[in-house]
Amino acid sequence: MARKIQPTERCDCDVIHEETVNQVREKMPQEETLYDLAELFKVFGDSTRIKIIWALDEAEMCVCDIAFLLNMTQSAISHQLRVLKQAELVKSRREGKIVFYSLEDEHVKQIFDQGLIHISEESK
Amino acid sequence: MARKIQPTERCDCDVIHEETVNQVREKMPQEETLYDLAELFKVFGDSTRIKIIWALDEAEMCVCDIAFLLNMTQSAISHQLRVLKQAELVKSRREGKIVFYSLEDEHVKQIFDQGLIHISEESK
DNA sequence: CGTTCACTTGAATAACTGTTCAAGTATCTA
DNA sequence: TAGATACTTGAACAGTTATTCAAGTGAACG
Repeated sequence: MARKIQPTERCDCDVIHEETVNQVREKMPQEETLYDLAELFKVFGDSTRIKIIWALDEAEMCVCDIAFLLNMTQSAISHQLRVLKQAELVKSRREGKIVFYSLEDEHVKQIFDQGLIHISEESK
Repeated sequence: MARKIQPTERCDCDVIHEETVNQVREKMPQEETLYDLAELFKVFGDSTRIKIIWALDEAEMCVCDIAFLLNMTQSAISHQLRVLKQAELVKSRREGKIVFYSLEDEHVKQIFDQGLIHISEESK
């Protein structure tokens, strides 16, 4: 039976590659930075939110419009817009009864587009 | 009590913004494309996988090295490497007993970096 | 061969997440 | 003020997912 390797325990392999691992460890960004980065991508990692982001890049829209466009309930859209807003990916402005949403900055589209480039290359 | 709006039903707001919504709908990418894009970002949306990606951008490493670096079990790392491999983000080569992993292409780093730019601007 | 090492895999579990439903708030209009 | 519209919110539910555990490969080596 294979020897069980505890998380903190080093296997022979680690010892062999000690130099490399130590160098990588030193360069490693803060735990929090990588966590935040994962949180950001997590927000992009839902097709409803991806569709909303795509739509808002095309035009500023109200909740009702988005719901109709994506064939979903206002409630579902509203919940997702809240997630997007907390991640500072979208912003909103109220005009009477209607709340208009739009992308927070041009930069959001760049992340989106980088992803698109990857999946288009993948299918080659 | 508020009138319940069914997904397929249009509210007054939709009618008002009919032009905009229709234009956006016409431009909309294929359902599948946006789904695939969400799936890609979903893979980036986990801090363990983000750490692995970051590490592999620094150096080619074996499962054991990554496990030691991130203070996790080989099994957990192996499971995540499988996800990354299926998404075509990493590749592997065997050298005797040891399996080395590395990033699939330089492009993966670009998605990663775009995300980093966003979170560094967020904290301003 | 049998053992060891490096890694993989499947099942189980706990934690998380997206949508729905019902009820709420905010704004406008008659 | 009363009702309608646009949207938000909290709880509940179902589906997903990351890690652990135990058992399994495949390669090297005596």
